[in-house]
Amino acid sequence: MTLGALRPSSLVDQATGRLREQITSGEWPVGTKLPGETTLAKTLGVGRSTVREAVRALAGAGLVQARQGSGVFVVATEPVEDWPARLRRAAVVHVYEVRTLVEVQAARLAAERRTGADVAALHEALAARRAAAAGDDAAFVDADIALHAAVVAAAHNPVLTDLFAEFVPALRQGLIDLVDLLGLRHHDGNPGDDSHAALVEAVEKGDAEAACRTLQDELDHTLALLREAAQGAGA
Amino acid sequence: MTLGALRPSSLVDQATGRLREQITSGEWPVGTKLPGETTLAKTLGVGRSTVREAVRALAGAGLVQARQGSGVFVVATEPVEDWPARLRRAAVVHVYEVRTLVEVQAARLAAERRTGADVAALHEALAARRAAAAGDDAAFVDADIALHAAVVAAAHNPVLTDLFAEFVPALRQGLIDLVDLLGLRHHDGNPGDDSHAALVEAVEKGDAEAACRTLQDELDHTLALLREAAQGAGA
DNA sequence: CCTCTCAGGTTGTCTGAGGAGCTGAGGTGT
DNA sequence: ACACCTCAGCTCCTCAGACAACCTGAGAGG
Repeated sequence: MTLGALRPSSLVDQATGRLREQITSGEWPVGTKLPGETTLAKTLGVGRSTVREAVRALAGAGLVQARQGSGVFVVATEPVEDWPARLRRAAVVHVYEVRTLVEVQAARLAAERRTGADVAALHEALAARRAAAAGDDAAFVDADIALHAAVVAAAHNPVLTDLFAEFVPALRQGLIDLVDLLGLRHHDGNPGDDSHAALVEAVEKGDAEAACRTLQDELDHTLALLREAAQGAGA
Repeated sequence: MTLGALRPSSLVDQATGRLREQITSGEWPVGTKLPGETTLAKTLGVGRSTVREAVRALAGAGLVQARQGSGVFVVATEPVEDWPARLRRAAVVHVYEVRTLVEVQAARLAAERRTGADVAALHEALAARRAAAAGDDAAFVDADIALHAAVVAAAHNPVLTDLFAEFVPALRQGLIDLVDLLGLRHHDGNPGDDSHAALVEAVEKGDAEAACRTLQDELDHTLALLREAAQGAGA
């Protein structure tokens, strides 16, 4: 009395499984053109619509992509890559290094492309960061990240924006730990305010080089602190 | 000349988008029972099979789950962080811009940190790229990407390496389309060989500035070609 | 009160038809 | 010899209709 496992699953699910297996096993590497609908229907022993729905399911999972008139092609062999988990596992220094690298160039684009709305958002974020300087560490870090996110957004590249968003959780935790560990805020209630103001100004004036340099200096400084902290923790 | 992602097309894709929006926007929280297929077909103005395929696509992405006899239910409101799919949807120009930005800085780090093994791998990849210049477009693009991946690997930052790997599929398709579209290889069997050789040499000598500059120039050139292609496709 | 039956609604599957788009072969003109 | 055009054949896309399998809830019967 298996109570439910009698029917393996719907035909569509079975077909999806068969196709997925062909892909993940490496039988059909990336770039492979799948057999046509009618052919698949015959070989799998199901109707055409069933095959179509199975293919749609794989397309939804990001494994294949259909091109009208050409065929269905394999575009990936793994369902999903878990970036958040990977970033969580990675060393903070490595994450921060990549973040620096991405964001400095984003600042350059931002200086070249910022609109009036972007400038307004930047000033608002800068004011918010100053206001949050009086709050707790987490709030201050959030406001800081929001300002940096506004800079990235001003670059007007959705891929870049998404990429930065991906880094935010890991960044947030790392920065909170850092601020807490070094007790930065004890010596200076609003660390980096000058450089952040300079950054906003550079973006506003469209001075790409200054924006780059200012941000690079600031992030390098933080990166150095992170390395020290890592050293200290290791020793 | 599909060239990536400027097609709104496909009724199924549109329907999928409409439904996905309802879910991700919070309009239909987890547990919601979707309207019946016939109802959805009427309200969306499409056939029932189209609705079914759209639902299958969402099921493949893990957003909904269909139960025969009962209905279709929302089981998640976020499509799982799916970078590959996001990159596939994004405009090629945006993807390539971010790639440029990341890789140029990676080249700088590579020049500062490369080991003997890295240099050997670079020379090997360069030779492979030359060998592949005689092959078909896909093989040449693969060899080209492998060389660039070797440069990124020499930066010795795992996050950076993973990030670049994430871009490879989207990059590969975009470059194949570009090479095919412009018929680059017809005029020059091995385009960019000089600059690639210069890049490898700069990394080998530890000249970060030269590595940066060389790579930036090359990628800017390709990016300009992509923009032209996009213009041509748009007009 | 519990159980059984059944009607209505839902998803699952198949088939046939026509439309739209891509690809490669073959012909045509220069 | 080369470039261009045409077109047949293939592919996916969409629809409509039909029937099967299944779940749910209301109502009859015990």
